[in-house]
Amino acid sequence: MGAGQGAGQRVGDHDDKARAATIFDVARLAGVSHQTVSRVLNDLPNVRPATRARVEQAIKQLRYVPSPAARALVTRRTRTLGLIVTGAPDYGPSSTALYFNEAARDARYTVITASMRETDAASMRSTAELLVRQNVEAIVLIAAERAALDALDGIELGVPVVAVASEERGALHRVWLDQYTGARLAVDHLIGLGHREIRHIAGPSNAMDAAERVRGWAATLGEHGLPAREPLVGDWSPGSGYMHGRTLASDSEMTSVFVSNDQMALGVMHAFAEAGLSVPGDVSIVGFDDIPEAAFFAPPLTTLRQDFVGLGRDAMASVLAVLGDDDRTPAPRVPDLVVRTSTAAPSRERVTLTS
Amino acid sequence: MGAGQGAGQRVGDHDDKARAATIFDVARLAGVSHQTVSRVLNDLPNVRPATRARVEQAIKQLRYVPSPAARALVTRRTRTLGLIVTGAPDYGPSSTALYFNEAARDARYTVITASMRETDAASMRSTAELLVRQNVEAIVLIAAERAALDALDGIELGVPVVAVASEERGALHRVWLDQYTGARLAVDHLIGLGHREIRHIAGPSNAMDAAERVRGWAATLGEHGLPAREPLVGDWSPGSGYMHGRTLASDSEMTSVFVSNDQMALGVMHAFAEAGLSVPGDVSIVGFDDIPEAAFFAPPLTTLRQDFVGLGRDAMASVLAVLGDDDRTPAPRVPDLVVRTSTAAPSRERVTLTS
DNA sequence: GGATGAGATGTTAGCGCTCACAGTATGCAG
DNA sequence: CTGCATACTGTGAGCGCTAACATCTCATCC
Repeated sequence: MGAGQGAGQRVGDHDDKARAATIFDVARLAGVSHQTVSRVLNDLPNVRPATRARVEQAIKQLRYVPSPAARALVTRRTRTLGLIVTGAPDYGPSSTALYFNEAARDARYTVITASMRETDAASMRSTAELLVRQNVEAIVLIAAERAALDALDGIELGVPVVAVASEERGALHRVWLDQYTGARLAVDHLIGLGHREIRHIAGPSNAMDAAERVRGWAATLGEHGLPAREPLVGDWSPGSGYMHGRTLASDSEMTSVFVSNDQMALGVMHAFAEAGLSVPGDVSIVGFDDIPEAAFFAPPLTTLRQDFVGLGRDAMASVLAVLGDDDRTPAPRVPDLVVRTSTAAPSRERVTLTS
Repeated sequence: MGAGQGAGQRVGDHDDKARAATIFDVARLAGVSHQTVSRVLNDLPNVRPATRARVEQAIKQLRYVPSPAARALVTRRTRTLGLIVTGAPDYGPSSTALYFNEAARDARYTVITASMRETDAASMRSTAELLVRQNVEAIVLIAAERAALDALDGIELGVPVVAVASEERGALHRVWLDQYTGARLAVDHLIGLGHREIRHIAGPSNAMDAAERVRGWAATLGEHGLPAREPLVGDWSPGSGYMHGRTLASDSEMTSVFVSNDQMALGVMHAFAEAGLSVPGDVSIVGFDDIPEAAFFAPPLTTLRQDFVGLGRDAMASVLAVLGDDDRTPAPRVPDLVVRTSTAAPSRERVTLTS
């Protein structure tokens, strides 16, 4: 009587079936107390097998599923993670996000995703706070731009942040792929083939991966006493690669280009083809990422394969570590050099010109 | 005394700061009842401006944020949506997911994402149930494969499902891009240029988009009295395009190919280049999707641009419509033909051979 | 001046679950 | 057959919030 005017008509009941079963319904059907049902639900000991079976039968019969809201309310744990992915739907971040998502599901965590194209500090913070307000237990940030990282560094969110990023930041945990060594591999490959004039087309200056690749490129050249001419700065897009490719095409000393990603490498190839330069006859090109298309460029692109699958899993492993106060960082994975046909020894005549 | 032994030490307090403020803390500080705070929170009327201000001040001061769990428990509304994305991290689905995510956030909904590579019925169902268990109010499915759609059709989830898919299914709501008309546009373009022998490389037979494109291709050819030779069936990858490209290269009658996506078109181009066929000199090629790389293929690819931004928004609009029992489906968007240089009039000699 | 009523605010009862603790049954020593 | 540990199982409270209703305040009118 006092307990509400009858059955269960209420707001938001746009499906006809009655209110879902609760733990008490299960308890009643199984002839036990709700607490025993809870024990079965949480796999706690001290439940007689026969009782457990009866409860499980009742659960099945009533198609009972526990309410995550009620559970979260009392336990203060949501088993929910926030994922912020910035930038365009590019191959790298998309893959990382996908595999992270799978790894999280395997670990029985739910992921709330926030995709964002803007990475200004205000947007980043309000998005992070939005996630915190959802009581996520940790935030994973997949960000290419330095600004996205900075925006979340220093502010007190109340939950740990795991950044998938190529740079270190004070308060943030981090997983990353070793861009620096990857770039070294690229340059070593070209040097091994006999190239001495190795240009670089970099990613945007606000991209951390791009900076690491520049660093690896410059360091390797330096160690070999080779000139590191000013890198051309692109924006990851094929279009910017094309633009810089046109510039480079008129540089008669250059025999090879290390391009900071495969998409720009495509643009470079296109520019070279237009200019009548043959790849790898006149110029060798190395990309970065190994996107699925790279093997079918004209010619197939030598590039560095990144292990995004592993990266996604590392991110989840790191979350688990942080949440368990078990703070060890997985070692960064090093990209694999995939040699295809866009690289070869420099042509006789260009080498002569240079030396 | 009876009311708990003192302060608030409890499980899961692994951050040093005390338990977060509740509505009661705010009420006490503002000198009102918790109910008044709740009214302010939910923007209900009948609160004196002065009181409202005092409460807002207290909220700010305590950095209070309402608990979504508690709110969900009592209102039975979570403002949460489930998103299932199947398949590889391809450009189309990734973009759609991204823009859907943004649209959802704009509508103040939270999105729980489940990425999955497997689309067998069992996985699909258990994933959908996982989302339902999180009390999502609706599920959005971005699926290329028919199987993914079928797996969710017919089963009673208790929440509406909006499928981003090219085929209709009984119980599912749907948004889609008009693949059929897009394919017609592609073929019309080729016919307009004078091609009479227009081959097709299709996507995998389990892909709904692929089937629609085949349908559009065949219908258009039929209306013009042109032969529709058996399509070659790829798997969306550049590799499969390459394989079929090699086959087609030896077909001396064919003057043009409509390829079901840009990635395969890339493979085809690669095969043609190897075989010494010039594009568009010997053969014209039309792709589908307009991925960012397409403009920089060798040669730049004529293709159909799909409005994934709009599609993502349509998906969210449809969710809102369904949730508000306002069941109107947005009209499907038609892809735009983007003419680049991979298409031209057929060469004299090939035409002659054919006729 | 007291009835009237609208606006503002407070009180109480849950939502469905877990936690802490209080029971009740069972086994076996003494 | 008592005593007491060791299974099991039950009871009550309360997590933080909103819904429903109760109460209180004051201007307005007859």
